[in-house]
Amino acid sequence: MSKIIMHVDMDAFFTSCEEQQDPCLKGKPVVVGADPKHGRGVVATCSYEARKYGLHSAMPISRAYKLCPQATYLKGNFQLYYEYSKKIMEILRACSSKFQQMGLDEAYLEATNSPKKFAYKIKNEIKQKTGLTASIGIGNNKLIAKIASDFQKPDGLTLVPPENNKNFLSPLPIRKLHGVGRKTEPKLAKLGVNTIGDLAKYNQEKLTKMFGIFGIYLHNAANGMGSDYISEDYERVSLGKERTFFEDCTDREKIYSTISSIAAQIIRRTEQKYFFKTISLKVRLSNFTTFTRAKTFKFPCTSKDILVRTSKQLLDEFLGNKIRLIGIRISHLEELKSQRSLKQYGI
DNA sequence: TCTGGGGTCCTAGGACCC
DNA sequence: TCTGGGGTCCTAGGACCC
Repeated sequence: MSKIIMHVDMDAFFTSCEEQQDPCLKGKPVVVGADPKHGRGVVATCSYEARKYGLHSAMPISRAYKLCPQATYLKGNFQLYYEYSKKIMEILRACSSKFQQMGLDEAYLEATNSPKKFAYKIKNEIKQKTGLTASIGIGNNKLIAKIASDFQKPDGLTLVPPENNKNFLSPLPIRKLHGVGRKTEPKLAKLGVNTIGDLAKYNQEKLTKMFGIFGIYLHNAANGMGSDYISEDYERVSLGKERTFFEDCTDREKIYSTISSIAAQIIRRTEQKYFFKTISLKVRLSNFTTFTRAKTFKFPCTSKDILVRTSKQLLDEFLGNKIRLIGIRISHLEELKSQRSLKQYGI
């Protein structure tokens, strides 16, 4: 019995939230991202109006500004987006017993019957309660549902019957497949594989030789096969924070104080709920080369002091270089659930 | 085009243990 | 003594996603 999987994806989420707060922005090019004047950063989201000028997510903000100086540039109000997200996810969670949130503005859920009616009901409810539009894709697995939700954006609804999976995917560019990005696309293009249809026909053994397990995934995906498992509980794997300096930095004291402030924010975010065993430091130099250095302890830690001290040690070999970015991440997390687990660590 | 910040997962080599 | 194989953990780098 095949399942009915639905992917709900909010349209231009950040900028749409901003338009709700300030209706004057509606129908205008709006960009959420870095400050275009001190331009170090990228476009996080832009409105459909801005996309007409060639703007898109992840575009360097300086380039966006050249293409569309008349747009309204906003630095982003994540508290606001979080509030909207909470409302939307509450609606979706109430709709289905199988629900999986993906970031702030997307979710998968399982439908039972009359999926189209169900989808319209969801779209209406979101629109009524938040003023925002969502696009929904429906298929027999997450892969199809996700690509379908993107098919008729914005405010779209696309249902792909399982027997149409291959025909639906076939003309689409390989870039639409989850997992095919900037690097994989040209590798496949070299093989003469440009559309998902090309990929579906391509010899699977050759793909496996080139890409390993990922090759098997690619072949299956291109043939419309994918997971239909909706995982309801999310277990955090790591938690980190990073900061790009306004100008590349060589000043040790300034870097140290940045480390302290990043560490403090990470510790705050653990909410005394997580122990960590591994600390990773990330350093990006002025030429954009990026390094990571990690240290794993035998016992789980919670202390900010250890985080700061270890990060400084890991940073040591890079002092003297022009540093663009510095980041800290904690992993090997153990969730503190009870007093008993405290005792286990002799605390 | 001059490249954010939050993440996850995979790979490969080396250490170490049995 | 110049030498096997399996398993696990750690580190570093990289690709990708939202």
